[in-house]
Amino acid sequence: MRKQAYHHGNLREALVEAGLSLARTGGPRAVVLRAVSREAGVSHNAAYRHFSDHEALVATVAERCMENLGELMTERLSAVPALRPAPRAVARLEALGRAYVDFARTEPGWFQTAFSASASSGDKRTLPVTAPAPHPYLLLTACLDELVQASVIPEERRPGAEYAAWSAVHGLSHLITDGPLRSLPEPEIQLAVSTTLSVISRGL
Amino acid sequence: MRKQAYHHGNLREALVEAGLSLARTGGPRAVVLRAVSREAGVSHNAAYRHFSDHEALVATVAERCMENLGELMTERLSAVPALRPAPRAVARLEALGRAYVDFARTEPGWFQTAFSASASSGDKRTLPVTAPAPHPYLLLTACLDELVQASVIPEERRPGAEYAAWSAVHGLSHLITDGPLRSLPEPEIQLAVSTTLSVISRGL
DNA sequence: TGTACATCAGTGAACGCGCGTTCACTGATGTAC
DNA sequence: TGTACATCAGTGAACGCGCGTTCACTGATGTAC
Repeated sequence: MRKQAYHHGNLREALVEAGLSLARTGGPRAVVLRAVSREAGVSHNAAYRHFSDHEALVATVAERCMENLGELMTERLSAVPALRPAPRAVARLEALGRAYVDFARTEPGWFQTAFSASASSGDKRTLPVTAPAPHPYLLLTACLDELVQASVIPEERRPGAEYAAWSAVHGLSHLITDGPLRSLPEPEIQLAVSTTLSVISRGL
Repeated sequence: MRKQAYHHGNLREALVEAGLSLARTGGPRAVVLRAVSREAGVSHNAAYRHFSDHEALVATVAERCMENLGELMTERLSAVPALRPAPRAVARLEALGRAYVDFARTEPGWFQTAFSASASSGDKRTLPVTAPAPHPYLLLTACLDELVQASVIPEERRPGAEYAAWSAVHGLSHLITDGPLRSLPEPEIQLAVSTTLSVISRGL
């Protein structure tokens, strides 16, 4: 921790952190430039020293949300026990799906922010200093490749499989988190999750 | 058409229509009370004669978007040729899925609005004067019941099936319309759509 | 080691904007007699 | 049929709000000599 006085030391990171905190509770719309600066304890135009404008700030926060999702998925993936190739690959795909849904349910604000439209534009002034967590999409495609290699999925069914798997899990997350299924009773939600996951693995 | 002068005649409907027009281009966030009134050619507080507040207006517009989706689905459903029960039920499920995705792609603003969070609250002052188009969810469950009756889906797999089917189609729509897959080239999108639909029907 | 000075990171005040909502109003409509 | 009047649907002005952005500034930092 550097001097707290005039020069903050690491305001950029502090702003992103504040943005994450606001997004966590209020989703992407809560990541307001003035509110973020307020949360970071800094005057509201200091942010312009670190981000070209409001959009760049939000985009950076959104990226971090996506990384958080990737982290949870990676964790869950590595927790899958070492079985023989075929059942292991199946278990890994399911773990990935469950991680996705769990993230959306426990951190709906971050989930929403990660997928808020203007994401992916990013800030031109960012230097990627540490390797970010792998993007969820890459984890999925790798997992599907495993399934092919373990002969669980016939090779001719591999093309497009990532779209189907992602769609199902993403739609489920969206419907029970944000959408019309958001007030379903818990056991019904469990049914929805398990049915969706098994339809995917059977369908592939 | 009544007198255009002072009393509008049917301002409520005109406001909803204006809201739909704005939502079509700009999504739910474009359904701004002042903008809607402007579009309807009326002073911006006239809306309070017909809606208790801004939220009620948006909710009504959102409901209409959902009805529009239901209408397209109904149309497509009735265009499925009369085959023998089993293949017909399968064809109807696919028609339903395609209608959903097509709606999202051709009317992204309406699609987004239909699923914008505060929907379903509705306006307390509304009298349901004409029977609305059947809700998409009902069309789906009916279709799945057909599949069970035609012995395409074993009865023990019926519970929860609607969640899996809806999730996949909804997630696909969201990803290619609003989400990270929004700038996929057209043939890749086609692949995503057909793969997802076939994974669902195979998985069920 | 000491000092002058350029650079940088923050401040405070102000801008213009569009929003939702409320107020007292006014013009049109329709009903009772 | 005519008229008085209550009711209703719209108007226009104003409110307070929080926003993103810009401006000229000032205090701290670090480097050249």
